[in-house]
Amino acid sequence: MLTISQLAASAGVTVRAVRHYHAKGLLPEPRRDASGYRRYDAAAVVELIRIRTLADAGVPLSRVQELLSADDDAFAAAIGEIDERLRREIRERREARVRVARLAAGDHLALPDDAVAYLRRLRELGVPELAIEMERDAWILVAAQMPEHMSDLMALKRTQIEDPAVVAMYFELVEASAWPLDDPRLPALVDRLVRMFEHEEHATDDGRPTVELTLDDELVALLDEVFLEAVPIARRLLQLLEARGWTGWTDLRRLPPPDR
Amino acid sequence: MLTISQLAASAGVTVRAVRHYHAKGLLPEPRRDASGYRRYDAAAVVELIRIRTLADAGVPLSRVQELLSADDDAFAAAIGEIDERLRREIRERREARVRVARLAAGDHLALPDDAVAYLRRLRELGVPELAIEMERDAWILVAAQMPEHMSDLMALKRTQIEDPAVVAMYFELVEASAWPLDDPRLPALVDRLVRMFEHEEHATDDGRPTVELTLDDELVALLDEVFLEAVPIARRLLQLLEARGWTGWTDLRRLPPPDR
DNA sequence: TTGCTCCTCACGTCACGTGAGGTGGC
DNA sequence: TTGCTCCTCACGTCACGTGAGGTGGC
Repeated sequence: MLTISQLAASAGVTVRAVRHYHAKGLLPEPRRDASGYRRYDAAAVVELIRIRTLADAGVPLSRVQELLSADDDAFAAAIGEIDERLRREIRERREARVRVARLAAGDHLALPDDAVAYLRRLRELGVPELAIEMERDAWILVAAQMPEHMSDLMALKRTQIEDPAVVAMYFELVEASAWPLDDPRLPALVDRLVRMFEHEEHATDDGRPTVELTLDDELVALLDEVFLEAVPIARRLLQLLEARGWTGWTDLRRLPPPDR
Repeated sequence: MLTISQLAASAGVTVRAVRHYHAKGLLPEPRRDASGYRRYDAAAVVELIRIRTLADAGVPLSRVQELLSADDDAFAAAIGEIDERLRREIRERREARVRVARLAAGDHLALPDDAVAYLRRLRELGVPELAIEMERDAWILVAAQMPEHMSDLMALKRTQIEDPAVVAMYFELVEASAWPLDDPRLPALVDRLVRMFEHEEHATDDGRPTVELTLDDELVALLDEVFLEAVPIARRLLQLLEARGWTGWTDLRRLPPPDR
């Protein structure tokens, strides 16, 4: 009664797809006419539409084959799974729309929102763009390696950055980061840093609130490493600090025990 | 700074996918460490997340490559297309959910709603299940070959089926459809049919409203063919009708000009 | 020493798409 | 005769998955 193209059209599929279903054994081969053409009856239309309805719902053809011969209970259970997956795919696409829109808006998808807020605060405080870029790259690396720590770290950093003493030290370091390794101003800077550290120690003794957080060794090592790689002068700075009785880069500000 | 698995994790992809992007030239090969391992910086994280954001939105990798090097205008235009496609895919999945649910409910996806309603009405009128199945298969074939005519045809059929004279004739035919080709009751049935046709002619002359619709020749041929294939006795019936001065199967009821 | 990560081929998968080369009905 | 549909191989596509066989750091 129907030719292969009429059958295909009835389910909105290509002729090739129908032949594919024959080859896979999903749709039985119909009888042929005198010219060797396939001729289909109404049952083939119903079957093809069943196949397409499932395939359009993203069911793999191997699964479709199972389902076509499944009993009603097994079929109903499978329908539940299929519907769940469709809902998930819809959700994923909704999320993809949001992410693509954020990409187009130039948002930093490589950083969590609180890290983006932290960088924006640095910009407000007048930190030079070059330093912000270095910070950004450093935090991208931390986020990549230890995403589970980012939330705590950003809370810490955002509090620290509101402390004028910390900000002052930060600006000194930002300025110095562009210096050559043998810059004559370096020893004086290190002296000022040491005095700041000692002042902070006394402030802590006075009971003034300080931000403190216990960071595990692996995270401390990572933060040190990121700092050392991002700031060319950092390694020389650490040498001079060690000569004055301070060691370690203190994750990104923490005081080490004075080794005197 | 980052190993390949750390980089992959930062974008939620597999290590294999990252290598694939290198092979495709989407993501530049980074430097290697002493062991020949790839080492990535923050820029790689940003790039990989850009790639994944687009790939997750269903953009082919070849297109992603173009977009990564596109200017802002071209990028914005592409984002528009991507968003449109995502919305379409969401719509398609919503429709798939409905169709799968209808499949599970046992609905006849191979027939339009008005055809399903027509078959339900036949069942209400007491037409035997076997005859309904024959009708259903016939209409599935018509829907597959000429879906654009289904709406008009179903409107015609649903009106005809409410005419007692048509229903009476219909029941006679349903009963006869199971008879053997040489059944002795056949000539008497054909006589009754002819008298009905003639009565209908007079009713029409009286100005009684009759349902009429001009059907194109191709559709008439299709409907005849479907009837002849679906009902074994149909061909013999037509021979007997022709002997009594009636020809053609009249799409599915239409009177031919008496050839006398 | 063992387990884990890394490396490079290279073939497999999934659902068809796309010619290649030929035949049949109008 | 021409254009359209049909036929059967059989290779191509897309985005990786999945071993195969081997090396390097803890």
